[in-house]
Amino acid sequence: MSVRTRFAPSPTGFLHIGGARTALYNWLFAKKNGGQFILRAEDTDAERSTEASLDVILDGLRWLGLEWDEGPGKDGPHGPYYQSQRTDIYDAYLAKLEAAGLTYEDEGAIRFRVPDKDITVNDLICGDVTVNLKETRSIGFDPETKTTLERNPDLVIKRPNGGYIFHFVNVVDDIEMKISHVIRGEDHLSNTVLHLALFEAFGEKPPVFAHIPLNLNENGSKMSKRDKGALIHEYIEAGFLPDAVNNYMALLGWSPKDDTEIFTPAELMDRFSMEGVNNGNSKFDYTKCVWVNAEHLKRLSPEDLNSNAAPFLEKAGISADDPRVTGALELARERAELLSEIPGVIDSIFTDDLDYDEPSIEKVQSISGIDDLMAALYRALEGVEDWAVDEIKASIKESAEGRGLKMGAYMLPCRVATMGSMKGPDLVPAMVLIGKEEVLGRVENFAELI
RNA sequence: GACCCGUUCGUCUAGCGGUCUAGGACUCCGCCCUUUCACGGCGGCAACACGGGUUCAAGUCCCGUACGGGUCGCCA
Repeated sequence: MSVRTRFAPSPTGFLHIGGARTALYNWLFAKKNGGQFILRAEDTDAERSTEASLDVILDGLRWLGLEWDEGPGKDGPHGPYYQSQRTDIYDAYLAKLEAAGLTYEDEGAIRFRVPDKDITVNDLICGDVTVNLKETRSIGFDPETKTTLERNPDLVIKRPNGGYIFHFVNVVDDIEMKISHVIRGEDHLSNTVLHLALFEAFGEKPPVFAHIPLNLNENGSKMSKRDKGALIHEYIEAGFLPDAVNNYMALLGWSPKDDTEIFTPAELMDRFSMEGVNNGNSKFDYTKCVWVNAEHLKRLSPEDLNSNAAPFLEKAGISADDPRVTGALELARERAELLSEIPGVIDSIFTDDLDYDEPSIEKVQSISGIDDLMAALYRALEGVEDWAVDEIKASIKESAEGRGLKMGAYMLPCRVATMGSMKGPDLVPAMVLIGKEEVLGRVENFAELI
């Protein structure tokens, strides 16, 4: 049997990190086993579902690179992939239940008779979980008043307005779409017995279930969209690499069982397995996610670094086509953790109007004999014939030693003069990128300034 | 409240009865490297929720308790 997994988001207008991780696990599992990953829009609640709210989710998945084999925009043999367009199918399945006498009407709604027996979920991660639906569903709970109340245990599967309910369509679609493995959040574990009852009522063999632990926020409660790092579009804007986000999400609830922490998507696919999935919930750690991103940044090929950084450079007014960009990015990647930090590291290379950092100016001014030193520095740089790293260094060193100083004494003033700040990327390579003429201009400018 | 799932450093985790004076990673703190800031290297702080069993031996198995999470909708 071929492996078919699915991600079935409801179009809420947000791709939540938890949902994204569920999608990732499904995608990894399908790809690893040579199967298909199906995307299905669970838009049965017409009031909340709009095209735009689904697009946000699709865009997020595309950004992460979790392309689906069948789904919205990619037709396959089991479509349509919008539940709102599958009413005929649901009607047919409802008819089966009706024919078997397993349903009845209740105030305009249709209910499914829940069997009065123990049902066991053989979960790949949680093990065997047994529940008697009739018993457990007969007692309801009102969270407002914190009181229990008797209630009808039978499941509503169709609303009086004709709309079908999640549990029903979910099961029907999984049957129709030939889903082999249902990988989803543990919050669905309790519902799974209900789904199993439905599969049985349809006379269908249920898929394999794997309920993955939840991601909690820093406070240990369910992540809401207000928590930092909860929404995928935040990662896009903050300058994360999609592969880094996938990497971090994978690590939240799954372990390769060795000390490896940084993975390319291909490596993740290779290493991923259900055995490695943990059974305890995990708290989301934004700081570590940033670290993972920094690691990915360091490993990116120059071309990929360039293309990923491009939007952030453009936003900062730096043309990604500038021939100096590639070199500048090499200087930036070691000290930026996020793509969004890159322009701040290298923009002084590209600017025509350098800003000087006030504390840095003061620091240079406090150096005794700074005027002479600046003049000497200028001459040293001016004398460099071949404007390259080694030559520049050699010239500075020679000049410094001629004055009985170490090269380091020249470097701070030189840095502030050319880059505007004591902090910044590797200086001499940056100077090479800036160009001799511009550097000399900056040094001269700065000498007058102080 | 009922039912279900879970519990190793602050966080993510390794550990599947002896190799655990519990390993790695993030964070934090030192030191080194160094033209700054970083990177990097080295070192440090820090955990088996608790109580009973089982066993020659338990972080590892069992049972309780506590705590956390989830489900209990004509939301998904």
